[in-house]
Amino acid sequence: MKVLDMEGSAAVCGGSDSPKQTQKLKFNAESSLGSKTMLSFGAVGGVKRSGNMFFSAFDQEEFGDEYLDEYLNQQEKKRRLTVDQIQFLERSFEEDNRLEPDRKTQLANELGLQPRQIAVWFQNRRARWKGKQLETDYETLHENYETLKTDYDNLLKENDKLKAEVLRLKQNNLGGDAKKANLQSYYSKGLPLEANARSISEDEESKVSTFKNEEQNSAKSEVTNLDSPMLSDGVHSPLLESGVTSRVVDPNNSDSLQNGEDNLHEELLQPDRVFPMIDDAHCHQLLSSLYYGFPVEDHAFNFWSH
DNA sequence: TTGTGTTTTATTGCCTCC
DNA sequence: GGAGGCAATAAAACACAA
Repeated sequence: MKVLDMEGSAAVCGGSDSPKQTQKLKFNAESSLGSKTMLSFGAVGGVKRSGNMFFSAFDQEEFGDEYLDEYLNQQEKKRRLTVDQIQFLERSFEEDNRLEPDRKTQLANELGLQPRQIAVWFQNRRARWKGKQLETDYETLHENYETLKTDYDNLLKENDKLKAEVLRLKQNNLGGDAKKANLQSYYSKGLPLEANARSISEDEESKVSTFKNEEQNSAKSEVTNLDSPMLSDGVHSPLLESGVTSRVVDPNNSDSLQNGEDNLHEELLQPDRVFPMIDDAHCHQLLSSLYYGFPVEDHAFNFWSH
């Protein structure tokens, strides 16, 4: 059964009794011809529907009644909008993708379409826009995820490298007397390492330099702070306080690290420089702070204690 | 020409808001 | 309860390879 809704568009009714469907079953006096109302679509507003086979055919007088009857009896076909109509609707959609009743009527008049067709077009257009939006949102999120994953993987690699280094140092008896004595010697006297001992790597040296540099600065400004971690000689140690590891691996601090190292080298060359002595326990603390940023007592695996 | 996949137009049913 | 929006879906129109 073919029926017309209030706006004149045809619909095939399956017998639904929903409120909306009930409304669509209301006929006016002119709608009893069904598809004939459709014929009036092209005349609304006087817009020529070029490219529309239906209307271009029936615009011509020479078509006889048999064609009209055939047309009126056939079920309505969908007709695509013209390029001009679509462009017009697209521009309107860009201005506002919502359709106020007045705007709908105006567009319908200008394009020679039924208001219902305008509403349907906007509805479908919003659906397409939403799908596209979901696509772009997904791509953005995916890119962010990939960036974060790369960062995370790099951190894992860095972490593995540090763990391997710790293991290697442990295997080389870093916690043993030779290494500790070596480090203590380096720290307290500023002497070069023994040739038969494993050389302190540049990285380790840099950490020691950072520590030394910060120690020097802190000693000047915070020597009265009794709550801060202290070395045995009473010199404040920001290294033990805040954890040097994060600063050491932070690329943003590379300049300060380099400066610290240069300062230490200059300082070590001073003939009258007096270095504090550290005992065995503080040597442990120093080593643990270099690699973990907190005292050795807090480590999950305290390999120096074995 | 035809089969098939995609796009567009339109309908249906449900929901929310006033 | 009516109006309008949305998701799901139908079906016609279209594109295109074989």
